[in-house]
Amino acid sequence: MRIGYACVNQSVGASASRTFRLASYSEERAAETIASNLRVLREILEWNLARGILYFRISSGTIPLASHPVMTFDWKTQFAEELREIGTFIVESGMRTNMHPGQYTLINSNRPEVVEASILELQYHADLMDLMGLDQTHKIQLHTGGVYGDKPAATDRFVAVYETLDVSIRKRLVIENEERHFNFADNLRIHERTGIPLLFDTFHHDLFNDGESLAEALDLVQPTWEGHGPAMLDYSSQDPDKRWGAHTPTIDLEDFSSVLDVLDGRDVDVMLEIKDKEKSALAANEFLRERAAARSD
DNA sequence: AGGTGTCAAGCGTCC
DNA sequence: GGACGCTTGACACCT
Repeated sequence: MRIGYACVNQSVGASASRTFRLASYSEERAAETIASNLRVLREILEWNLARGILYFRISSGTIPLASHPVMTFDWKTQFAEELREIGTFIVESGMRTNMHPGQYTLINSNRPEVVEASILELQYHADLMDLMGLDQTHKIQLHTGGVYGDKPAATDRFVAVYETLDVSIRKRLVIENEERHFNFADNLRIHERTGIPLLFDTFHHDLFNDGESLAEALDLVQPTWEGHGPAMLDYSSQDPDKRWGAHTPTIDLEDFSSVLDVLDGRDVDVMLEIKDKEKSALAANEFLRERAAARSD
């Protein structure tokens, strides 16, 4: 089991997702920012490897404004070598990565221009991972999308658009259950129609489900990953001081332990969606080591 | 140097 | 019809 964290490392003292305003775009500005982001990305990955963290979510902001029409700078050619080197490092280190486009990426929108922009955004994500030379076990995770008052119709639109996507996107795309609109059971129906693997979010499943236990859901998740590597899980827990659904500021090891009990013997990689990032990932790894040691006694 | 308003983009909820 | 949360920082601009 690989433990990971998302996008930001608060220890290395630099960001791998620096950006700039649309108004200040220039090819020079883009080149500088991308060069900086890739340097820091490499630094974070090395920091992770040195500490046994082998799963990481690469920021969607690595190439700022990548899918925006303003972006005329040919980053794919200009940074081909750097991207390839980072990808080689990832593969040779036995690491796994994913990416997670944000709330504006909606392939089931009923506005065609939103779908169009979303497809361009997905293509950017796929291109970035392809240029790194990462195989299809490295994923792009997406929430299924909006409901628009009619979930069956929204589901049909998702499936219809999914089937038109370039294979470079389809081989990487996975869908994640969330806490309000498309839950695990909803996504399972989409899997049955498309074969898309199901990225399982344990916290969202707690908050919104059709009555399946964690174990029951995981039994159904696992086979959707055939040929795509170990199942990816997102893990978090409730922040006791914040609104419903808010992610905890730091890992709750008691809660984590109860999830681990269900995960035992399953081939999964676990992404922590927790505010303090690498700090909780280190704590989780340490907890796993102690747990394994206690059992071998 | 430090504070603050704003940033490419959508949807759903609440009022 | 408008503000806000998502998730969150980082930039641009002002003092």
